[in-house]
Amino acid sequence: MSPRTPEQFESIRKRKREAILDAGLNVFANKGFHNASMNEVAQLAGISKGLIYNYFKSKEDLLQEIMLDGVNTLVPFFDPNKDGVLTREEFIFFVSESLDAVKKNREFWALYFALSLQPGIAKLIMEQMLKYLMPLMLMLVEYYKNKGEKDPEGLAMTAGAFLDGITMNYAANPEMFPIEAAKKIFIEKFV
Amino acid sequence: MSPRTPEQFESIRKRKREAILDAGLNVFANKGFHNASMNEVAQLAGISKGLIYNYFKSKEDLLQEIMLDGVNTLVPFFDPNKDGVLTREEFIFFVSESLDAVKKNREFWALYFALSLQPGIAKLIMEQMLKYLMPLMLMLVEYYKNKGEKDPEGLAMTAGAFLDGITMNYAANPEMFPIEAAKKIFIEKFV
Amino acid sequence: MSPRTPEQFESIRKRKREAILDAGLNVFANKGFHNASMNEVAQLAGISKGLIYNYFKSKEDLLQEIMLDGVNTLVPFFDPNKDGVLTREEFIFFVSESLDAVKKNREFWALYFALSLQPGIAKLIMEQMLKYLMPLMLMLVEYYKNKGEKDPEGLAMTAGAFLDGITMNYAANPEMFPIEAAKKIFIEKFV
Amino acid sequence: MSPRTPEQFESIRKRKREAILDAGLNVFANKGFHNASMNEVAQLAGISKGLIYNYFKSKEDLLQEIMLDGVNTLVPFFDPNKDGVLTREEFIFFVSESLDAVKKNREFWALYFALSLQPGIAKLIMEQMLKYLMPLMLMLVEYYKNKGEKDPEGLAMTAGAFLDGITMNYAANPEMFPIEAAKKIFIEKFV
DNA sequence: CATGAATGAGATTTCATTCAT
DNA sequence: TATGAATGAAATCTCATTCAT
Repeated sequence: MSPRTPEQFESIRKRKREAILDAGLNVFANKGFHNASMNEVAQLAGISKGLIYNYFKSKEDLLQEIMLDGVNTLVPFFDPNKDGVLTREEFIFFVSESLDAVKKNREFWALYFALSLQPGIAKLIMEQMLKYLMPLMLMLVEYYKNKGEKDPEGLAMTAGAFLDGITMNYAANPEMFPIEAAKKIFIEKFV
Repeated sequence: MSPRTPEQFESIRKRKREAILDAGLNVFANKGFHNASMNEVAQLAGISKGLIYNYFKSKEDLLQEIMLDGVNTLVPFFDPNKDGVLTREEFIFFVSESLDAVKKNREFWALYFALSLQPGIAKLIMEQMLKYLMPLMLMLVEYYKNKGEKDPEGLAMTAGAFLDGITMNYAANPEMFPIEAAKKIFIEKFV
Repeated sequence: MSPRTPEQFESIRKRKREAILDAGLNVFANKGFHNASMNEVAQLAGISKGLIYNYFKSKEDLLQEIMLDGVNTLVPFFDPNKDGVLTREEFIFFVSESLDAVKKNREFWALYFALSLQPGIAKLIMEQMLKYLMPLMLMLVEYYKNKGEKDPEGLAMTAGAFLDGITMNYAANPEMFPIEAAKKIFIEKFV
Repeated sequence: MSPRTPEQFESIRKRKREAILDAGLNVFANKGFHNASMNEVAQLAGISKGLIYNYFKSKEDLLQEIMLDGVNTLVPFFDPNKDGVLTREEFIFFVSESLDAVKKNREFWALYFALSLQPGIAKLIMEQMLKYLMPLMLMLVEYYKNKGEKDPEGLAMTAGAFLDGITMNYAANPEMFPIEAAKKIFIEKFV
């Protein structure tokens, strides 16, 4: 065999890393971080236990990277057009797109909510999520303020809680929960 | 000396059982079931590890009993007046009371949502919760049907998701989340 | 109530002690000494765990006393008429009576053989059994020597092993094993 | 460095597995299954406690495999020439060989008899032993029937008990028990 | 004398992580 | 780079024994 080029190595590493991240997300989301074993992750990723430690420092590190990855895929929705103002259309777009994203990312959200209820495991990630969500929240407050609402802060946080509720219900029960209906209702009542 | 009377034993058992349940709820809710150790539960309850097993068959059994206890304190809200029909006043009463209850039961709800995202641990409890929630959901569907809503089922489930979102946000972050504002908004928009 | 006389106390103690010994034999024989718990013994004896320690120093002590008791019920067979010589009739009597005794003492023998295969637990008892069995064995050697057998020692030990085999098979399987047939055959071939 | 080849892994596993089985047989036979700890087994095998569970599911599983291994080494004696009929020579051969085997397998037999007196632990193995022994027993019944014996079943079971007695005595006391003499006597009187 | 709650030592088992190859 | 055998710490659970009443 001819020796592989550095680029090939790079590409192999990248693919394998991703396989581990995928497997980790799947296993952690469905069994719970502490209840899942690195063995299961390795088996699902189709590699050996030891190799995971070639790519990630520890189980916790793997979790952090999984979450980071998940958060990053959400960035586009978090930051529509940069002008700092949320129009009605942008709000609708954001809600629509981000709830669509939940469908493709069910496992990420199941893991996210589970972790958010048990601080201490992935505090860093939670704080990073907040960094993304806070500007959105502020824009939402502005949005409601402009609409003349009396308690724009309360309304904004409540709308956020509503979206959480929809997301969580769908993540926990994708076959049963009518996410499209929920989306429509949210837009009707909160946009 | 004469031995303790059966009443004394019973009283000891009852108090200690409750102490263990309390400690268990606290530890499981804040650290997560699998991440929490029986040692921690014992220490918080002020007893030895071994004694827990005098009161509960296993860690899972302790969890089941904690959840059962929590569910049982909710029964009054689940079943307002038995006539099978939800009036506007009853709906408001239910929402108001049950969100008030969350404040006194923050830990229970944190645990409940964490478990609901990882079935397989407390499946039985989840099914029992469903048994209570299902009639409520059906009454809610009737309620919306009577109001002439087009998609009463979707609306009912979405309202449920909203309440979940509020509860979960409060459970995860009691100092920050404006639960009273959220309550008012929910009633405004969904009752 | 009038206070009990010392004799009554004595009699109560004796009965209770016996109940514990019986329960212990039953539990130890059927579950194995190390696999049985003092709790089970107490429950079968109809008393509390703590009370056992009023009668016996420890679990091992209880075992020793159980075995001692069992051995003592066998004494009559071990020592027919004291003249140090075993006649044919005495031999037959001994075999017949001691195999009959097995029927009434199945549990003792099950325990005895189990322990004899794992020295270290009840070494003292085993040694005491030997003290009883050794003279018998010597008389048996004499018996065979008088009959003109070439290897009386080997024959005596082999006869002993045969009796052990019969006893053990019956103890392990009282419904299936034809102990009467075995008795007859033993007498035919070894007396 | 290149990783070990599958053959190397297999060889390691095979050797280590056998070491654990050996250590387990030794410890279980001499201390009793319930009295022996996995720690002792690990120490005798020269490995860590945890590693045993890489090779065996549980302590009970280890016992099952030990017994299975032991039973399998006996298969040759259980089934001399397949024609279903036991000749005098075959009988002698069987007795002679199987008692010789006891010498090499003392620990297995000690464990076997101890377990047979406490069913429930290794019921499966006991039943498997029966599967091997039953045909032998039936052939033995035929054998005695052909010799014109009046109670061939009783005689066969008694002969079996005799062999058990010899085996057990030797297993419990290999230095003292005259197994060769016993073998000769058995053949004399039961073949 | 009698109870059973309580302890604490030790057993089995799991699993993240390391390491020889 | 890749494997999986191996470790060791920690978790769950059991139980003989003690002790307050």
